[in-house]
Formats: sequence, structure tokens, C-alpha cells
Amino acid sequence: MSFSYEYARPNLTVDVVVLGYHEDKGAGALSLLLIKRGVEPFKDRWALPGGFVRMDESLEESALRELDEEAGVRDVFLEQLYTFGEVGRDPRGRVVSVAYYALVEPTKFTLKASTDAAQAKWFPLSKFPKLAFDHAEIVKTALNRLRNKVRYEPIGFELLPRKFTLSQLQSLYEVILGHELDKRNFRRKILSFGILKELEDKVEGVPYRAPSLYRFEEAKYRSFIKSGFVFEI
Amino acid sequence: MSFSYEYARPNLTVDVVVLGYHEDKGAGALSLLLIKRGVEPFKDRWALPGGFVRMDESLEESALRELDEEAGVRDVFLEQLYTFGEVGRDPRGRVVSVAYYALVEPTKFTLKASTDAAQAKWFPLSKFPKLAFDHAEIVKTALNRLRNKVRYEPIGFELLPRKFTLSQLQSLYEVILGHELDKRNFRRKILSFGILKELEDKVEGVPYRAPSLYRFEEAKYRSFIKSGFVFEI
DNA sequence: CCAAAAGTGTTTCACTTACACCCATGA
DNA sequence: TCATGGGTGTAAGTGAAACACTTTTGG
Repeated sequence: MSFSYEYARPNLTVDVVVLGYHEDKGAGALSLLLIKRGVEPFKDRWALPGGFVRMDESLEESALRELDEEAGVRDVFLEQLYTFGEVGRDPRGRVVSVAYYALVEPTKFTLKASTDAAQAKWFPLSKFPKLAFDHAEIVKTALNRLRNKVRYEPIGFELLPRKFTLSQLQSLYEVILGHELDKRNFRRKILSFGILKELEDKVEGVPYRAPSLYRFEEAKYRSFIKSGFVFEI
Repeated sequence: MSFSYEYARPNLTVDVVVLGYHEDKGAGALSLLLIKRGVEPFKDRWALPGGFVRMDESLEESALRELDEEAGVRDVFLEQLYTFGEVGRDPRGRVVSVAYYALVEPTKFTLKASTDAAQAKWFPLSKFPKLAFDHAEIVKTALNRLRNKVRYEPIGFELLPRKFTLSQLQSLYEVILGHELDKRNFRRKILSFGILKELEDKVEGVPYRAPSLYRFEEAKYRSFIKSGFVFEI
């Protein structure tokens, strides 16, 4: 490596805001995956999964690796969020962090059992502990991004099981957007896009009319996009 | 500074996509501010203004400093864009770059005279030279951001003089969005927001009906936003 | 037969779109 | 008086929002 000047270099980390959707008997709430820190600074405080970027991996690879190592989470929707670089954000010295956010269907994983180094756990977004560093701000940024993006890109499906009912989908949107939606209007609109396939099987064992199950047809969505189609809730 | 492990650290730079709007006898076109590199690698190639992040400055401060030092550009709209961190993007070794984009009214500045180190120049976005590093990709990302953002935030005004005519504003939007707009509908809509103030003075010396000048009232915009108002073209 | 959520249409209202002519000015 | 862009209103169409009852199922 040859640089004309050798500058002192900030340290570079990635941090990932992992969001999930947990259904508590019909209600449903967003949740946040946190790691309990095993080392100083902020030892025993909860923090976002993340760590130092290695020389031989891209930023995204770094985020995926940390997710896997620290929480056992793999194969998820991941998108770069923002890079946090205020001078005093890490007590150890200058650390710049590239933040990502991930959307996860929580039942797809069993969180990594706690080791001496780390312990992973879901917290409801409405009530999670005080976080290390400036991680609370990063979470806030991720939520804003999610709330904006969910309206014009079909990323909500990342939070649901592959088969879902329209009511589940509507509840999810209501939780993310923070307000109620009209059932008939919601159904009409979401179905009008033609990107949901109604499946043969229905939900069984419920003490009311069995709802249909649907699947998001990503391939169809992509081809629609190419012909100028715009998804918008 | 004390880290449990001293990792090898990627180098960290900022790069800024500076966009301007030049009016060529009514037509109008977006332009891009580039710096001619004075050193290897890519010596004598055009590149985005930017440079290494120092230990005692935030990312945004770093971007502002580079803009001032390399081009003499100050007091402009600046927003973080994306962080580029592919392993092979810089031939010197591992360099991660936090990209920003700036919107500038070009007549506000006289570009820094060329020194032995650097030379700054505007290029039309429709035709600019081959760029160093992955800077062409960064420019593409910035343009996408601008095209999206201009529709729901009043950032277009950053590219115009403080006093402008509605026709100028419309042309600007047409250039950014890439398609023509209906004059009557555009005027009705933009005026309906109530964030433009019609000024007393008119354009003089034109061989046709003198157009009114307007000013963007940012304070009013901000207060509207607080009461739930949504800007959308 | 009761409780619970699924599923289904229509009307109203607001907003977007399309469209063409007269006006003011300087040369 | 001519050339040039400035400035203005209306009608038709489209999409969003509001709204309530019947259906199905398991217990």
C-alpha cells in the first residue's frame, strides 16, 4: 500500500439495526435485536450487533459476518442506512460507523446461545434498554427509513412468514406507519398491484372463517417495475 | 486511545458530488464540479473533490473543508449520500469513502484558480470526462438521490439564485425529472403550497412581458412542515 | 347459537390532467 | 408591428376515503 501522506486513520466499524415483527396474539409489534456487550466500554450494556471492518471484506460483507457471528442471523434483507462519524461518539477514540438495517422474520432463526462474549435478545421497540454509544440515534434513523421506505417499496414482506394473511399484512403496515388503515381500501389496493398470489391452503384451526394465505411474488414485482409500475401504499 | 484489539484499519475519505444548474440562454442544464488530480493514482484525471478524513473533524466537517480547499465552495446544501467500501475501489489499498452531495448556485462562487495541486471546473452532466476511481458510480447515485428527493423536498431552490421566476423553476424541475411539465398545472401547484413569496421587482430588459420574481420562504416551509404539510411535486 | 375475524361495493370528494388564448414588452 | 415568453381558467377523469353488513368457522 502506498499513500503520499500517511494520515492518522479513524477506526471503522459497522453496526446493524435488526428489526423483526412479533405477533402477540393478533396485536403485533416491531422488535429490535440487541447484543449484550461483554467488554468495556459499556460492558454489560445492550448494543447493536456490529464490529470492526476487516481489510479484506466490503462493508456489506462485514455487516453480514457480524450478524452471523454475534446473533446467528443469516440470509436477511440488509441495506445501508447512514454513516455516523461525530468525533466523540466512541470513548475509546475516533470510530466511524457505517450503519445498516436488516429486516427479519424472527421465527426463521434461533438466536445464538449466550457465550461469554455476547448474548443476543429481542426487545420490543416500544420498550428497550438504554443503549451503548450513540446506538439509540442509529435505531431512530433506521425506524425513520423503514417508515418512509415501506410506503413505496414492498419491504414489509421481509418481516412476515412466506405465507401470510391480508390481515397480518395490514396489521404490520399499521404498526410501522403508526395509524390504522381501512380494511376494504387496503385490500383493494394491495391486491390491485397483482404482486400477491392467493394460495390454495387456508389457515386452519381458527374459531372463525378461515382466512386465505398469500405469497409475495417478487419476480412479478421486479418485472412490473421494469414496465414503469410504481408500488405505493 | 485504547482498543482491546488493534485491527488493521481501512483508510477513510470523503468525496463530494457538487451539482449546479447553469442556464444557457433559457435552456438550462445540470453541471458537475470536478477537480483535476495532480498526483498518482489517476494523475491528470478528473475526480470528485474530496480527501482523507482527519482525526479531529466529523465527516460533514471533512466534506465542507475539502470543498472549500479544493474548489473555494462554501455555504452550500450538503447531505450524506452513501458510503462506498468495496475492497478494490482504490488501487493504493483499502479506502472506504463516505460520499456527500452538494447543491450549489454556481454564480455564487468563483472557482479556485488552478494551483499545481488541483484545478476545479464545471462540466455539463450530459458530457463529462472519464472519472478516477469509482467516482462515476458515485455521481450516478447522487443523481438518483436528487431525482427522488426533489419530488418531496424543496431542495431545487438550492440550485437557483435567491430570486427566480416560475419559468426558471419549472425548467429546473424539467431538467432534473427528465420530462416536461404543464405550465399552468405547475404554477398552480407550486403556488398553492404558499412557500413562495412574489417580490415587488420584476425582471427587466427582456423583449417580452416582464416575469415576476419569487423567493423561497424557508421559514414558512418549516412551520408548514410542523403542521403536517407535505411538499410534493 | 355465539363469538370472532374474513370478506365484500358503492358513493363522495379532491386532485390531477389536458388543453388554448390574450398580455406585456423591447427591438 | 412583430416576436417572445408571461400569465391565466375550466371541464373531464381518476384515485382516495369513508362507510356497514353478511359469511364462515370452532367452541
